Amino acid sequence: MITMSFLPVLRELARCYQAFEMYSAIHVRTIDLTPSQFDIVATLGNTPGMTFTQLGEKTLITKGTLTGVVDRLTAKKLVRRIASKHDGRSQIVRLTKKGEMLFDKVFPAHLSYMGKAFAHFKTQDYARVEAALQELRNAFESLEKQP
Amino acid sequence: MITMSFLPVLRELARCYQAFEMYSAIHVRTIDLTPSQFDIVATLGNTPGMTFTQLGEKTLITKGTLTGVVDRLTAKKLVRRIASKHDGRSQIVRLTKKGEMLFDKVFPAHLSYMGKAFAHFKTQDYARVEAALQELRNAFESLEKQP
DNA sequence: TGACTATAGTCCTAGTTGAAACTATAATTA
DNA sequence: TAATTATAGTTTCAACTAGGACTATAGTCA
Repeated sequence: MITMSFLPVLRELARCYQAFEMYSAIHVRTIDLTPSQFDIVATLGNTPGMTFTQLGEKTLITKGTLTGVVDRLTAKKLVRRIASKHDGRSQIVRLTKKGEMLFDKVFPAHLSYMGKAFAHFKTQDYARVEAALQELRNAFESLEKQP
Repeated sequence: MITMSFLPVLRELARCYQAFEMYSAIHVRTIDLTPSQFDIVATLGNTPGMTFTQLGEKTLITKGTLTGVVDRLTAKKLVRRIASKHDGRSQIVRLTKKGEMLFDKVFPAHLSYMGKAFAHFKTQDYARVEAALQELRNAFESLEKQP
């Protein structure tokens, strides 16, 4: 017989993530961006741009998806692709002036909105929750993945 | 100036959830089901079936999505819709014989696969991680949602 | 140098996603 | 009872999703 003691943890992880996504999306929708699009704009803000690979690592969006998201942000004139000087295969994705203006306007508002959820968190609360999440993530990542 | 102390927690939550999804999907793919489809089969296993609404609450899949997922499981002859006797609007989704056989075969294997990730977890580890997740979820859910 | 091998993005596909509009049935209330 | 309101699923839509095949360029090594 298998224990299954971990099932409540997994259920709670899914619910927690879902609650975060829902809460965040309520604000993001008001700026006429999808969560993924906002994620890209937020990641590129205050940077000289980055490659698709770097963007994917930061945002956890896979390359195939990224092409489409960047396409739609390009259509909105919020980002543009610049060919890399060092690597003929690479493209730099960078905020346009319009994208920077949007970032400057919207990112602080989003931080403030998200911060409301943590109003009663103290320094050690952040540390405790973060440690628990790291412990859990480590459980999944530290195995050779054999189905 | 906004603190932003919560950003590492949010990043870690996203990474943790992603790691869980990836790890789980490696096994689920081997049974020729998508993660959502597996979720439905796992939820219906050892039950007399449930309505779309109940299924959606358990699996966190919204009703619009659920219609499509159940359609594809029906095409695979793993579930079927049964009109509710009590409510003319309701449908009961239930595993077929084939669906039950699949459940009996793959669910224990999936539990065993997932359990490997928790090999070194002790009783109090589950409790600690679950409590941290609940605390975090509560932060998002306990607010009136005003963008 | 030439032949592998790896990496960067794009394209393609089947499927999932949430929101909103829609249909049908149920419950409420005037 | 009739009108109103709520609920259960379906449909539609634009977008996201992962995976894998594909093209082009880079790096390696014989």
